[in-house]
Amino acid sequence: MTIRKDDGLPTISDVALRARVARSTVSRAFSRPEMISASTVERVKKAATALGYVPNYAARALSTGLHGNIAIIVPDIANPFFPPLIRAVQAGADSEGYSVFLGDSDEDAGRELKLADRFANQVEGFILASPRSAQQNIMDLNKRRPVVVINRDIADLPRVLIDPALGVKDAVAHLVELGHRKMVYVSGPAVSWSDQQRRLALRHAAASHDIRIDTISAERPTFNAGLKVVSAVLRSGATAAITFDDFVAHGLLSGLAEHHIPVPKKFSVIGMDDVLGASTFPALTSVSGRCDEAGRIAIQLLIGAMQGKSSDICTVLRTHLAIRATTGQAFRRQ
Amino acid sequence: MTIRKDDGLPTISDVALRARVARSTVSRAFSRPEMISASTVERVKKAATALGYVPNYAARALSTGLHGNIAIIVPDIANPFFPPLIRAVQAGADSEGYSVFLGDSDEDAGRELKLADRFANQVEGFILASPRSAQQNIMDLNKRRPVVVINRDIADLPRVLIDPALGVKDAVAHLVELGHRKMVYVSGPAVSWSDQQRRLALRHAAASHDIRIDTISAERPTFNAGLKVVSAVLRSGATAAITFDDFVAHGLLSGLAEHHIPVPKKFSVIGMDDVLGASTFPALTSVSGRCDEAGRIAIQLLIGAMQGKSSDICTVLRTHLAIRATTGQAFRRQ
DNA sequence: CTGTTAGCGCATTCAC
DNA sequence: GTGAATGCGCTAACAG
Repeated sequence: MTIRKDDGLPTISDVALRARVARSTVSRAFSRPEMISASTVERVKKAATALGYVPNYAARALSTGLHGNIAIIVPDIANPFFPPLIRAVQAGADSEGYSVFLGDSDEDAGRELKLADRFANQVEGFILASPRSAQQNIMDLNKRRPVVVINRDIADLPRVLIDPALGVKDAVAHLVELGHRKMVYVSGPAVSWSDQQRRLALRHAAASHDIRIDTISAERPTFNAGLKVVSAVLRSGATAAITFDDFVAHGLLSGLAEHHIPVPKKFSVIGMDDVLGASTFPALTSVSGRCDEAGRIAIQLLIGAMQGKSSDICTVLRTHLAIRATTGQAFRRQ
Repeated sequence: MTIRKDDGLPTISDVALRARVARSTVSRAFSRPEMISASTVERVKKAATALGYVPNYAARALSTGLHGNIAIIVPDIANPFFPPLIRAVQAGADSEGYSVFLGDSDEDAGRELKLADRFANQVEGFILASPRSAQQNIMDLNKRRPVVVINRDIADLPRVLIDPALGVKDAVAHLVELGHRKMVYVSGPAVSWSDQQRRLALRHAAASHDIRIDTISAERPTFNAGLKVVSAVLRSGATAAITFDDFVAHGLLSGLAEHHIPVPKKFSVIGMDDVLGASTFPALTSVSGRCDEAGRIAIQLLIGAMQGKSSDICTVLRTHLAIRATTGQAFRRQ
């Protein structure tokens, strides 16, 4: 009848036996030491360490409903935008005693939801970074566990948004100041909230300078997509391009080099997210996103939400333009 | 007396009630459907989906000892070497139905062990990537749960090692062929297994070409460390450098540029890990490491170990030299 | 201050 | 083929 797991880990009963107290006393010695005498606490703790006992969080969770776990789901771990964010989340969670589940949705909404379902009954809350799921599904999830979203503007949910507006405004101003009047935006996936924000910011910035910025669509936000789009960019007659992210910019840079078009002498390029740092050549001017801070704030918001704090906090992070070497005076064709 | 969690999630009892069967029947309908009649299975499943029931893994684990979770611990998520590895692990785990905990030890052995303890009773196994802990501690952990290590050669443990030998050999041969006779190794952290392997491989390669390769120590494996080491590298009289990783190489490249030393005309540089791809200028020749495959294999090994398979499998991954644009004919000083 | 008891959600004997 | 009872490790409520 006995169900044997026998994983070798000592249980609360072992400790109780050794310390000659009831199991509940051991429990209290750990979770509410102030409720029992100091001497008993000490005796229990000594027995515990002697046995190498560590509380079983999964079992504890069964009666308390508190697992001490949270989950973060991202579309692609390998996208350099996310690791610093994940790192910040993990660090914040850790310092509050939470362990973190990591899910990679592989850019797929369905997988995202499946992961969430899988995690749901072992976590206290979720962080969804750039979620691909339908808004309704995310709100449903939020009914079960607190959810914090990053880079998705869902009302009634705590969220942190990296707003490209400021950086984009500076980017356009910077280009205009350098004499550029005709520029293009090389877009990313149209479904992405980020891309929409970037288009919007661009439109505003363009309007305020009384210029037009056309959009050229890169299929995917990758180096190769940037490479492919070169001829379209050149055909547009623009003297500068702003791209969806640094990868597209990098691809564009390479394509330009292949076409023997010197940057920034004859063409200027500005990336976004600033994940390539100064490693491109020429060093890429980029709209800097501070994804690590997004993670830091997200985990704070989640901890707040898990403690029942108010739930419609929207933190927006500003971006700025990191000017490096891919932007220069507009080239005037004869 | 009733302990109420009330997290809204339907339990097996709710399903049983709705399907008008016993709870055990519901359980069987999910875990061993062949034991009960097809019609009952269907009725139960219908009730389950109607209620939105998902089995509670944590509760299941309490009786089976099987959590369906694994943990991966890395020294630094933000180091580009790890995300592809983590991604591969997560994908492999996911396809086998496992969820993954992610721990970041922040390069600290103590934190690594604390994380492992914390995870121990909610996971079936561990993947330790480039672990910093003492060997004994890792072996102790392995007594409790199967452990697979990456880039650490611990006998009796399943492990996957990225062996730089081949790539390094090719790197040295490549440089020798280009006329280089004097080269230096810019090392990384001496405690690191990887650095030791790289030194060793270098020594062998040097011996076979009858040349000497001196070591210059970069404090940390970063861009700045690479930058700082430039004058020491130049003073050495070498015409080429091989570095601990791509970041150091990138720093070195920048430092060289500052000193107006053209690469590869007057100096050649080879990085390692190949995480910067072709984004540097000139595009960095590097010893390519295939960290994603390390992750893929590690999760396979772990799944094997969790199923009680043999436990001293050592997979070594070969590296190769990715020749790009930072290596050229040796410059002869007059 | 501490021991006793019951139950968290589930899988598993054992009967029927 | 299915239902009833028991226990996984732990905490909460209740006595004492």
